[in-house]
Amino acid sequence: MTADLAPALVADPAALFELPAPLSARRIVVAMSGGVDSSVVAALAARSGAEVIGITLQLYDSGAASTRKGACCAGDDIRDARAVADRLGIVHHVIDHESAFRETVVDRFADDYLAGRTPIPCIQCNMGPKFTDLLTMARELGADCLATGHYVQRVLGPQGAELHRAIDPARDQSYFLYATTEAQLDYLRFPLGGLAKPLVRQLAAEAGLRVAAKPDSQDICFVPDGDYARVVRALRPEGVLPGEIVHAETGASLGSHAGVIHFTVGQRRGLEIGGQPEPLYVTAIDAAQRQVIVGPRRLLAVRAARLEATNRIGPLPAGLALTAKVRSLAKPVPVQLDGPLGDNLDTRIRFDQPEYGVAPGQAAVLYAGERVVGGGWIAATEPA
RNA sequence: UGGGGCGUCGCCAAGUGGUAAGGCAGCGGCUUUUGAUGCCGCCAUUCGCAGGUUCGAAUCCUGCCGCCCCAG
Repeated sequence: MTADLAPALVADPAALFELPAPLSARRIVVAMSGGVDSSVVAALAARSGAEVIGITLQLYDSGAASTRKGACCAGDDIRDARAVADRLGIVHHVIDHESAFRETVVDRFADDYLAGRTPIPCIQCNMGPKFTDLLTMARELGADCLATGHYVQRVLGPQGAELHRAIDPARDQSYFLYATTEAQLDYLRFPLGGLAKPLVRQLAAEAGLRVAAKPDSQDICFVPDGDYARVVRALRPEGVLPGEIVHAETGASLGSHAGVIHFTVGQRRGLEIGGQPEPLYVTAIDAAQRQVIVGPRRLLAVRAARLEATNRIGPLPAGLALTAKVRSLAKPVPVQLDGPLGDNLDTRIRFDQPEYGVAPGQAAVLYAGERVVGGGWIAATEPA
């Protein structure tokens, strides 16, 4: 799609970082996770002529995940990041950030589940460790910007930097970055937002980086094998208690479950309730009563959602239709904004068409076309 | 005990002589930098048990076992 655009950008690494010339007088800090993407950012930065410092945050116990593929920020990934930095000839720091990561991301992750919500640790991680802590470090190092490997575009608009979806729609990570503040965005750079993934891998290979063929990260980085419930159980053993599975309409008890943490609104599998004429989905979770409420798919329909702790990036578009993404893999759907946006305020969005599987704890991200206008945490929903 | 009904995959359930639908659940895979959804695939050589009739039965007959309802 952008076969002609991408190479042109790559041919001018300096332009990718949007810094005033001369680049030789600039200092760039690159957040290096140990994966392909951030490694390529480091390579591009090194090629730009600026002074480059790579920083890797060690986020969690390196032992458990050291050999795991697709993780980041621990064990092998840190070694990979260091090897890439050595290869590029740039300075590289590894910062032990385990306790902070645990407090701001992992603990909250567990507590959200215990409260019956479905958290997105990746957004918390971007908000805290990456865009607050790491960004502060970059400033203290006198850097002109902090560059990351996120697939998202920073676009200079009439009123400052805007956040736009990545050129490659299949790679777009803007959903995970809606909480970025304007001040942070001013300082951040996302050189990969205009590139397609295959090209990034090609660049990694051309630069002789050992991570060129490394698998993409997926799943939650601090959950070793996808068994997130085990992590919650390990952190809050006393909080995981069994309870009833109750029908949303009849109130009938249909069975029991091993803990509210195993479920999320919209979930179908794992209920182990047979003999039904149609599938049952989790329609709500009542953590206080330890109940998982279930019902047929039509009961999943939601007409509005209350959002809390909202963030806004750039001005609200005048008269332009807003769309909202309620899950990372959902298509944005038309919505009406029913209240303020930003400044950590609560607000409400109404869906033009009923939306299914809207889970408290997830993020609702608002778009105006390709631009991220902001978003907030889903606190509650209203049945359609 | 007498009268009636029923026993088909973990659950619900078609099929009443021609060689076991479907749904739910479950399992596997695809997709995916959260959790889900979705999609694809798999899932009863066997119909409570034992005999019998028949070329052929889950379907007909006999007996037994079990469960349910009404009588008491």
